[in-house]
Amino acid sequence: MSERTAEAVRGRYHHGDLREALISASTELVLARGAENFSLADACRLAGVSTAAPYKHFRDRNEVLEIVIQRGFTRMSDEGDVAVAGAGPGTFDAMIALNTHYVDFALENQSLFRLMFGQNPELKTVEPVLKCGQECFGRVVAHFADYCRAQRIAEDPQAICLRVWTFIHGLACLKMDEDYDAVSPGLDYHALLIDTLPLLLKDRAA
Amino acid sequence: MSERTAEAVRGRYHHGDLREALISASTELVLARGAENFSLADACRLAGVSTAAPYKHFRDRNEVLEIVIQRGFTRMSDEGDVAVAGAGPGTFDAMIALNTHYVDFALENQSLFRLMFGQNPELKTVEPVLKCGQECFGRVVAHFADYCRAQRIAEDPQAICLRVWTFIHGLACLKMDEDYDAVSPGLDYHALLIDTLPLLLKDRAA
DNA sequence: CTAACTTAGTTAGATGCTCTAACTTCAAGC
DNA sequence: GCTTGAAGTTAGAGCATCTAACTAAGTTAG
Repeated sequence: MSERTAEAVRGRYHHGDLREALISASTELVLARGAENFSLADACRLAGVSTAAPYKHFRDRNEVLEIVIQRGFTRMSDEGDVAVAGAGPGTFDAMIALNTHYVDFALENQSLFRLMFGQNPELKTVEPVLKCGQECFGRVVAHFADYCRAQRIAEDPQAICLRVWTFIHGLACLKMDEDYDAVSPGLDYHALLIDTLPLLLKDRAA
Repeated sequence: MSERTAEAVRGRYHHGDLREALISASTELVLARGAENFSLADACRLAGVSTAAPYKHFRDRNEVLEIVIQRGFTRMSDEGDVAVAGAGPGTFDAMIALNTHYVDFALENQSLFRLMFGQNPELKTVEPVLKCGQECFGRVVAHFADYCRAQRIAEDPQAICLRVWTFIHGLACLKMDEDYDAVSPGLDYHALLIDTLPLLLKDRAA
């Protein structure tokens, strides 16, 4: 079953794993052309099936996008963990690495990031997506907790995390949406991150 | 010409001011149901014309949305000026008022705010929208400059403005998109704003 | 004042999307 | 081998954007 490759499947009546094929085709299309230009019909053509086929596997078009969002959150978290591990958990460098990664992820996966946050608010109201976002946040808070413990910072890690997330999310959005470029061309957003992070961590050394 | 009211126009072959009617119908629809559920055909029905009529006044559907965005930026700026004037230009209170207004505007006009920032990136690439956003930013920087002058702060007002905007934009987005609620139910985002603003202004009193 | 032109509507229709209904193929279990 | 159900198919309804061709009404020139 699992050794049936895409090659072997081609030309058959039954696809083999259409569900996964549609999710990955949809992810590719969203990344390439943006969710606002996404059509499930295009994903079907990529997967080589008729435009009615998805409805054997998904409630509707939105369910596909909901799953794309969940995969996006999971991947972002995984990469964030790697970034922290590389910089050394509990260090200031880890905080830089984690937050830099957030911005980098947004810039490298703009259309996906937009979809994950607010582009289509309805998609975020369903339980699995909510849960996925919560889990993602939990993993970030854990890194902040490590930092607070190592640096003997008394303030609640989640409170610090929310303050920093707010800034970094704004940074990612404004850079991604080219609002900085419209208003202050050539702005060094990485420097803005590095300079502001200590203020938000209330780092004494700042 | 201008004394021809909507009443007087009803039933006539020529609408009178279809262009404005479609812009305001579209604005209403965006605010009510979100840009992701907007259809120009609905706006036509609201205005009482055929679905082909808009094409005498606009390039395409996107041009209507571009104008909705521009009006949104202008209104946001106007209201921001009023907020500052009320609190007293140059004061810390004015900074609070201006930034609080930004968040309030986002929350009270969620669908419009989303459209103004990133929901459909293509809409923001055209010249008039870019110019409108720049003008809006310029008016905000002017308020920061007043503050710096009055408080004898040496740092470049635009640099401070960019730092604060970044935070406040993140706050508006995360609150609007219910990301705070998913992750930290009942978070007092207004307190978060008030507490963090001094850190970002590098206010000595903080 | 009227004829010609222009502006701003109309209807009709091409094309494309989502989703449903009804049919068909194929794999698996008994 | 037969039956059954899962996973495809085609056909089509309903709605959207946008174009083309037509028409009504307002404007201007002679």
